Amino acid sequence: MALTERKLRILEAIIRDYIESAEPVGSRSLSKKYELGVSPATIRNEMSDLEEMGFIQQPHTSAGRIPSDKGYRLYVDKLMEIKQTANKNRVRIRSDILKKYGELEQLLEYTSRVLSEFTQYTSIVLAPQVKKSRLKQIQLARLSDETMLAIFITNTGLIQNPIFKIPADMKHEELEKISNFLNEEFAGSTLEEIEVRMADNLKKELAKFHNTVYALLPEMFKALEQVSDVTLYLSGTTNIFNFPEFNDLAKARSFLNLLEERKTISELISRQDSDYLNVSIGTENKIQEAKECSIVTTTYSLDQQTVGQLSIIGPTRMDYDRVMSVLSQVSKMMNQILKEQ
Amino acid sequence: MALTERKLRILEAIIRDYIESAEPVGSRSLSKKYELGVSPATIRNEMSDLEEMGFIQQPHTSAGRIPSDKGYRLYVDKLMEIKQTANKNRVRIRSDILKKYGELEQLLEYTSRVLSEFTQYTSIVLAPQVKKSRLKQIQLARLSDETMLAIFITNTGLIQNPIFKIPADMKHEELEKISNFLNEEFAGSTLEEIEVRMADNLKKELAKFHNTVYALLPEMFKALEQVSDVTLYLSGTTNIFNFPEFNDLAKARSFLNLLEERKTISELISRQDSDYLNVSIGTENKIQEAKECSIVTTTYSLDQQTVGQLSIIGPTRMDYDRVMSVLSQVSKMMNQILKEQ
DNA sequence: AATTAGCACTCACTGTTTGAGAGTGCTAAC
DNA sequence: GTTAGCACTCTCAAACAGTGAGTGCTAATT
Repeated sequence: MALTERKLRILEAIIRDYIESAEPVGSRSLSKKYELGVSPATIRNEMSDLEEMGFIQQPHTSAGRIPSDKGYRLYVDKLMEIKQTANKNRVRIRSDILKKYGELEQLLEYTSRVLSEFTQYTSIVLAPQVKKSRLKQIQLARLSDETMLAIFITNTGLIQNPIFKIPADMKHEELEKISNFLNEEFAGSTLEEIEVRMADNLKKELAKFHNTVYALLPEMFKALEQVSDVTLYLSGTTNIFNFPEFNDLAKARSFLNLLEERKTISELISRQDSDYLNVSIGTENKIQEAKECSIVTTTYSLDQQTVGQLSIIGPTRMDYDRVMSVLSQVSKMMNQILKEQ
Repeated sequence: MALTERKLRILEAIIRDYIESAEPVGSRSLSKKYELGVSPATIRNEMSDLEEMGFIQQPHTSAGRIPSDKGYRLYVDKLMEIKQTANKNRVRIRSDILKKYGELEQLLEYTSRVLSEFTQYTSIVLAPQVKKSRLKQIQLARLSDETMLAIFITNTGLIQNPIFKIPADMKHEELEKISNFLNEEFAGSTLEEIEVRMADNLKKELAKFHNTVYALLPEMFKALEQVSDVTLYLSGTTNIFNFPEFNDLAKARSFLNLLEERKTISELISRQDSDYLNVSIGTENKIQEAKECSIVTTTYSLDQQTVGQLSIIGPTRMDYDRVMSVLSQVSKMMNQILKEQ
């Protein structure tokens, strides 16, 4: 069966209406509300076809139709056009974020908040991946007789301070020497590059330092990598209560449970490198508990390198136009802000 | 009317039963389940008295009784004895926390998780207050032409890295000099002490440095104070769904909303200095949305100084015995771990 | 005087019934 | 190919009755 122009228009109307109302859409109300130029009976016939093709479905025999995941997919890929958020809003987003900008963490947290407030869904912001950041500066500082603090500052504004044990007999000057050496050697490199160099020829050069340093280095970089790979900022989790499809306690609970574990979240928002908007609809999600949700994800970059992600999660009945528009704008702004730094 | 021994025993039985079952307790089931040595009719009379005194109440005429906030208060203050969690559990808590100990942040996050898992309620862990910490070390590092990073390390293990603008013409050596000066001058002091000294005689000594340093210092310490005063770790927020009193969407929502804003949380868990267990029951809470919750709070300390807080929040029908026992043990352990550092 | 048995009464809760409303699919007419 | 008409389906909300747990009161018992 062919997807005629008229079928597409009807499908679009159904999806628009359902996104707005959350109620199954009937033929009569459809013909009244939208100028389709045909009678309810005709719409019924078309709807019957659309159902057969899998784009819409009936909750029960005598109800209207609701879009299926396949329907939303078609809508997102072909029918929808991303609205340009009105200029006023755009400016407001911009200055809102800038106003609060201090450290990276605050920027991320605030971005997350802005995203959830603007979309009214739940937002997830992933901090820059350390792997892809360049080390800007390394500092070592003694904390106590047996511990030292390593400070890593990256080009993304990420600051990490892992703590390590060191031998009590290591002198202050020695620490400083090592610190200088590390800076000369590694500043400007990514972790990936460092790994390669570590495996290579570095061993000899390190030999001139205290033995433990050599043992410590891999540990240091590993710690750096691990800690921040899971750093994320959530906002608007309770917005889920605004949606009738989660009016069921079990569903609301399952959604919130999903978000309570970092591990599940990062499974959900699998790292992506493409810098365009990625949409995962309902059953396209791998995790069982998210089969009634849609997730829209985009990235933000620094130096042409994708470093982190911005996501919105909500019901499959999501206002894709708006969400995608807000996400793409906020992403552009983050790119700019990070560049300005 | 006097609170006879028998009345107290009946009240205790009612509270115990209600904490367990969440169902209004009737006279007949009470006499069957507990060995009170009197008939249901007698219990009814006593219950009627207890209600008149305000310790219990009826949801409606023909239902059993449930404890009032006043009843819980009496129970917590007079009737209850804090159970000693079985030794096995105690050891498990201990090694669990220690195993994960790396940085302070991880310790706090993990403590929060352990608390919520052991109690099955929601836990809130407040990071050490900077005001009460002693500065251990200060480091300044240039980030770019116009920005520098200040690193503050406190005796509580707290590390903060605020970023500041500095004049482009400030030289590396100058920064190092200032850094050394600050360390000599302030290491070992609390922020409160520093404030006093700043107001005092410090101006002259600072004069020998670059002018901007003088302007920067107050800002630096203020930033330090502000940021971390609101740092908190939440865990087990969705446990609320396990309790029938929150089976109502509106109530669950209002509870979760309460926890989404840091500001409300810190209002809820107002800073306290007494190092013993503090219990706030239902209407004793100032915030409207928490009038059906109870909050148990204790503190943890370093060097005889209370620095942070541990809280459990749940329904007023809370297993106070268990919660207080777990909290007091975890608090002791944190004290020990912080000391060992 | 305190306790208890007996009894009428109350009220939430559950399951059933009923009617209304929205929507469909089919058939026959346009 | 499109549409009007109609019987049919299914959810939802309101009304209703029966059940059970619990109470308060009274009178008998210890």
